[in-house]
Amino acid sequence: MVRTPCCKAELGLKKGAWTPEEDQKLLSYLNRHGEGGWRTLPEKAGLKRCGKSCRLRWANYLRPDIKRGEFTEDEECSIISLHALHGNKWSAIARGLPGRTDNEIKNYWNTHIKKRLIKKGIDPVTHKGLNSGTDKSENLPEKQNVNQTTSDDALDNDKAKKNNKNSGLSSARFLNRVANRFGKRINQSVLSEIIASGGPLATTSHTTTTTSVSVDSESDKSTSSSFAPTSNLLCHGTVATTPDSSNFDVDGNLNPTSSSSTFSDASVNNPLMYCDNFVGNNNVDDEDTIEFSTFLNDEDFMMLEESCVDNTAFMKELTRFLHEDENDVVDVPPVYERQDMFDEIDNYFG
DNA sequence: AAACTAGTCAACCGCTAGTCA
DNA sequence: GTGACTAGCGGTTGACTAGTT
Repeated sequence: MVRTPCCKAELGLKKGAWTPEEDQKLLSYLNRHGEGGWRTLPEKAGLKRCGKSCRLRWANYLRPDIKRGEFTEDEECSIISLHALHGNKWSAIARGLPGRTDNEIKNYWNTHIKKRLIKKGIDPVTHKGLNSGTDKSENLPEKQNVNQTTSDDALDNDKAKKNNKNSGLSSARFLNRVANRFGKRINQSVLSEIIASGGPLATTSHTTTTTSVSVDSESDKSTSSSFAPTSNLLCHGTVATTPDSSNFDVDGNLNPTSSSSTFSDASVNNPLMYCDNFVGNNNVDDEDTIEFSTFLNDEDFMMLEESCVDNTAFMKELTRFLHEDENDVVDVPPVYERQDMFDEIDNYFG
């Protein structure tokens, strides 16, 4: 099949930056006629641009719902966790960040986040430590040293401190507790409700103030905008380790992962926020390191994440736990003692 | 002050997938 | 079934800006 050219180049169509006049023409046309018909739009709107260019200008810049300005820390956190799940599927990531375009996120990833992860010794592709496993030092910029402390690092740490209101609690320990609590205190009925709900698409009308859950098609939950609040709830942070039951060693102990995780319950309007510095705490050797994903496979973990978003009971329980934990009144046995419980949970997903 | 360099981001390009006649 | 058309995606480019020499 001969591919038809997208633009009639011979007509001397304009390229490059858009002028305010062009924007105005496009806007007024779209206001009158709505989106669509991009191929014929330029001519009708009196623009010497190709339809593709018009669509892009609208999608990335002129659309009224576009949020501009700096990315917030929550958004940044969301991008990282969503990237861990979707990879370079920018449109899928963008669905989880209302008001942000795929292009903007892609640019932000490439210019900010990626570099910071690399600087911290985290592979932005695998989200694992660059130093762990195979030698991936080639991914590091020549002049950069993973361990060096720069002003940028200091900035990151400051930001993390601002977010981490309970700095005495490491993310590893915290997640260990949550994992235990999850198995011990969230009763099976609640859990089954979460699972049976099939995710936020079919659950209660519980809404959050931080994000709105809109319903996409049923077909692609992983990329639907319903994922949006997830990052506020269960943020993997830098972690994209493929969960695997083999994380239990022969003694039934959980093998530590290299996670430094972020956990925020902003979605329940609670200022309490556990958010380790996702880039500043690559404590690979932390014995206590564990996370939900350790005992759930990737798909199940995502499902749980999505489901939890709209499950008020779970959120309340979790919030209560966070408060108790903040006051250090939670007594949690080592996680390996609860493997039976995890097996039970696994059965629900089985 | 000028030249150079690096970072940022809007826009472009090439491609694929879906739809429809 | 085929081909034209359209929308959308991800990678790349290049103009612009800020910082440095």
